[in-house]
Amino acid sequence: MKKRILISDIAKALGISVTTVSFILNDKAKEKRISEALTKRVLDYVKKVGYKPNELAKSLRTGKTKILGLIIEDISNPFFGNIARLIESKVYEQGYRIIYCSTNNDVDKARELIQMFYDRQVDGFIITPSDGLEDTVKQLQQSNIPVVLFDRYFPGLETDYVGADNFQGAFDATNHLCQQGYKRIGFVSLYSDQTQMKERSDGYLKAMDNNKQQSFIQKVQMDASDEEAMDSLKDFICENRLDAVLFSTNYLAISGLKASKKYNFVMPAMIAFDDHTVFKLLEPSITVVSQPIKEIAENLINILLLRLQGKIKATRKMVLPCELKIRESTKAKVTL
Amino acid sequence: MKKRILISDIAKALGISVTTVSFILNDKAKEKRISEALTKRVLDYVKKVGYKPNELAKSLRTGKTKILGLIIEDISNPFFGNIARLIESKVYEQGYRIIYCSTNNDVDKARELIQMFYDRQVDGFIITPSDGLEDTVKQLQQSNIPVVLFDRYFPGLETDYVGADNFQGAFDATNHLCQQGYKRIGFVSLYSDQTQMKERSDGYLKAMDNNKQQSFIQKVQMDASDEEAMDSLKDFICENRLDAVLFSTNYLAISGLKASKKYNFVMPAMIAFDDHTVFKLLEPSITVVSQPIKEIAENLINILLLRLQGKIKATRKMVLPCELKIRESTKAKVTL
DNA sequence: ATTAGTAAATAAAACCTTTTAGCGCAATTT
DNA sequence: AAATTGCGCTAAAAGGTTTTATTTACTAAT
Repeated sequence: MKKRILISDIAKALGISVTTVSFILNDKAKEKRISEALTKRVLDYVKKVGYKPNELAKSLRTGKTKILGLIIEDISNPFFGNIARLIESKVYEQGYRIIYCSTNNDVDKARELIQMFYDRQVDGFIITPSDGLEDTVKQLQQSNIPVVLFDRYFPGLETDYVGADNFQGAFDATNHLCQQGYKRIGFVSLYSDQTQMKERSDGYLKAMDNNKQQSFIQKVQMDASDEEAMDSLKDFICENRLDAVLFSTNYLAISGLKASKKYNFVMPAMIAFDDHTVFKLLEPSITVVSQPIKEIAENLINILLLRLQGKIKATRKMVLPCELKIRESTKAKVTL
Repeated sequence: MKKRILISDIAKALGISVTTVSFILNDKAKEKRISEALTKRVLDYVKKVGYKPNELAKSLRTGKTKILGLIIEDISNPFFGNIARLIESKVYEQGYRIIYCSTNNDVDKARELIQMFYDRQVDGFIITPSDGLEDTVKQLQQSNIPVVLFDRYFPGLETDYVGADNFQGAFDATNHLCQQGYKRIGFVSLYSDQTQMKERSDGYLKAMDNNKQQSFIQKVQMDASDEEAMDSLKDFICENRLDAVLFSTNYLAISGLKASKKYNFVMPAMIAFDDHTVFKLLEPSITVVSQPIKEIAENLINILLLRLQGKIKATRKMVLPCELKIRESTKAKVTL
């Protein structure tokens, strides 16, 4: 186990100063008018001995860590897991690393995590904010550290944001159900003030209004157990004799499907928000409102990188279209 | 945006030296015989002004970053995603953070990632090693940096390791299929030398031998597209007129299920390695060999933490039992 | 009266970079 | 002749800790 080689070792070996080596290594040779001959000599030597600067010392001096903080709702949910994977590989190419944590929608944990990441001097944040995190995000902004929100945002706060067009997605899905001839269409949501939920709910309501239909809405507690969710969904669907349901998240839809299996009732026509392996495979396969995961990840990173480079001033809000993937669960209703 | 408060600010404010403050903050007050009165005075002041040491400077001086590197096959696969989530919340309690990357089984990417994490001086590694990563892991060991492997290991290398009892899991699963009366039982694996695959294959073969049955084995290319996998699985199952299949990973099983849907053939009795939401919900639900995810995560962290504290010398290999979760896909065969 | 020992605190080195400010010299301008 | 500019490079400061070696001011023992 050899000792790590330092920039001073290089300077000594070549009989020049540390400063010169540093300038050359940081692509400032031209700017600092270092002769080409010396530049080449240094570069060659550095390559030969395989010198790598100490990132910690570098970070301490520059204040930049090249680490981004990813604060996500739940890494084990495929929607977030997939976004995380895409984000990770994108920033990787730019020399950034990701340090992440799941909040499970617990605002206190989120606050603590952000504080810790801040203390570690991450260069920027990507956050799916839980209810009540507005103040913390505001503080970050005031500390001049780049933050991009995704999936949801705070209406009262000017922030960068990337998300799907939840209103239109829910609107289209609901319209599709109406067109297929369903008459008693329910909507399942969460007790939460998060914007994406509000938008989906509004999309559903608007479509129901347009079609002059009565609306049925059931909310589930965010911290409800699987059992509790299943129970309330069973009651909602059966007691209202719904012939179609729009679920506002993939895991709510999965709870619904589990309920139908457990309590042995026939799941009516249904649509889920966010695609999932399970939806493609079930018999019948499930129609979904699919968020453009790849585009969301790309835009998140683009905006964050631009901001890190100080290339944008005004906040950017990107709303990307969803896609309604029509499958077997919403075939036209046969009226008896 | 106020300036960050430093340890020297505290020393100055209290009219004492930086050293004393540092000793007190690092719980060395007793050891260094700092008077209790002063200790309390410093602690109170620190709390009052909310001083937090600069982690970078600390890391630079101590060589410890309190960051662990997690090199995982694919964060968007629920098996790995769940382990990642558990690991993350466990180490969080100990003041460590996780920095992660997915390798997608690409050994070059894995090597590069490990190098980068090493350059960033992570304190330890948790790795699901891809084929060919043996040298790199060996180098890490020689650099005296703690490494714990999981899911698979290298037979020729003494390393800490945590994994499931793949042999027994596959053996039990195969036996179960035999007992249910199936006669043409296939096994689907990957072209890979990874130990977990070999062990599962051995378990299958041993059980087939014990039951005096002919074995059918199909391997899929690791980098095969979904389409290619589906095609070869269809051929394997149909042409051999299999009446049961054991899939060595959850995603192979999912490809099989997709194939049966796409090509419209009846999936025979089946068992998958690693549970997945989809397996519980399908009709019929799928029997699985379930790995003890929670125990794996806990043991990974325990071993890594012990090693970081220098409390263990000998390498530890933990093999944890799998659970065969019997569902509808393997009900007793009805002979015509 | 000197030495030894101890309690309580500290100055300075070490960790390894980046960056500011400037040096010595030759060539050019005033 | 004196002042300015350009060139190629560098000394030293700065970034904020931890830790080693040392100091100071006592008390107790020889």
